[in-house]
Amino acid sequence: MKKTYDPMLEEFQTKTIHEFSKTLEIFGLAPGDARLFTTLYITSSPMTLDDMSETLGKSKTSMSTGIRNLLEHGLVERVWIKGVRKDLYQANENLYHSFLDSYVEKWVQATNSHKLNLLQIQNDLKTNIQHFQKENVAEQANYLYECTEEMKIFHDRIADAFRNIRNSTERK
Amino acid sequence: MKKTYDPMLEEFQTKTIHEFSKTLEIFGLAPGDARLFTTLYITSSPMTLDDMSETLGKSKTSMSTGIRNLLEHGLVERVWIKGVRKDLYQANENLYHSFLDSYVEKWVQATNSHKLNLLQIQNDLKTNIQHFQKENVAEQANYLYECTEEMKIFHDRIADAFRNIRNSTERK
DNA sequence: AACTACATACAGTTTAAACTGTACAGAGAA
DNA sequence: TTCTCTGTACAGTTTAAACTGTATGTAGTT
Repeated sequence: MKKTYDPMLEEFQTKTIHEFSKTLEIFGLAPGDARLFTTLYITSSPMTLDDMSETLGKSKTSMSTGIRNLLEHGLVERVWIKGVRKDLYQANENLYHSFLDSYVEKWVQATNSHKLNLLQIQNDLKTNIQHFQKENVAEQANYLYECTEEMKIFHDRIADAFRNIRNSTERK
Repeated sequence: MKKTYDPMLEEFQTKTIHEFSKTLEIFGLAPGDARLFTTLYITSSPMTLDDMSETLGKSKTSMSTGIRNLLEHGLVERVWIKGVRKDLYQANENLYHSFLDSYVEKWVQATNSHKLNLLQIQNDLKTNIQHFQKENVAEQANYLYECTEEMKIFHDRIADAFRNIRNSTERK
């Protein structure tokens, strides 16, 4: 890696990092993690925790936890270079794939799990219908049930949309 | 509106609110705002700030700011009822539409604006190419340019995906 | 085995967000 | 106009998140 530095180039890099991080934050990535990821992304060679610490001006501990987050999301990978003792990390190859794989998958799973919980609630509501009638709240109970029904539909449509994104990714 | 209350029904309502709020949080809605919205959603009649305050056990001020957020997102609407002095609010009719309209639109706009900024950076990079050569950082500058190019592609694909969601909404 | 270099667990600190109560401005009613 | 009621601005407080420095366990080196 070249060790040459130019203030103007650095300015451009900072701007780029800032700009792209904003996009990643839309996906729910924490601002700090987004900056870390983008930094790795625009750096041509793998970085050590100390490199990142220096570049971002934050503690090594921050880098360690940040990297762990990114690893869990599958956005970053650990790299081995013969003779180098420190851990090396780099951003995953295909930006689009790794990102959508990570987030879309997470969303699909989340919506599914929430939908199952709603189903459970609906079942429990049905089971207790005589209780509600006795307590004279059958009308409200019924309204709640209708609401959960609409929520289920909402989940379905969201899940569909997410799956579409995922599938359109695979045809590449 | 019936004034009858039943602990068990209330339990179910709380559970439902909790569950659906989690889904809304995926979209970046703050946890408090998500709970507020869902509360409005499962309540059959419009609510005043005091109603919400009592139901959620938070201050009226919180409700006021929360409602403003939801209004800005187009998730909630103000309702007039003759003879009632207090402001009344209710969740928007079509859950799916109002939610996607709000968030997908926001995302599309955000990605577009970020992409324009990237274009600007690319232009500036090109303009200063002779400077980079003089400073012996042409290689890094070039690498940065390639990165921004990939970022642009990323933006395009994301924007496509969002537009698909939006369009599939409209055919309904 | 002893030594060195590294990543991370942990506790303490700083920073930012969420929330509350009071106080005020504006709309209606009298 | 005066009085009352309602929403919100603001300042202060509480709560949670982000971050840091030190300490420790572990793996590689001699």
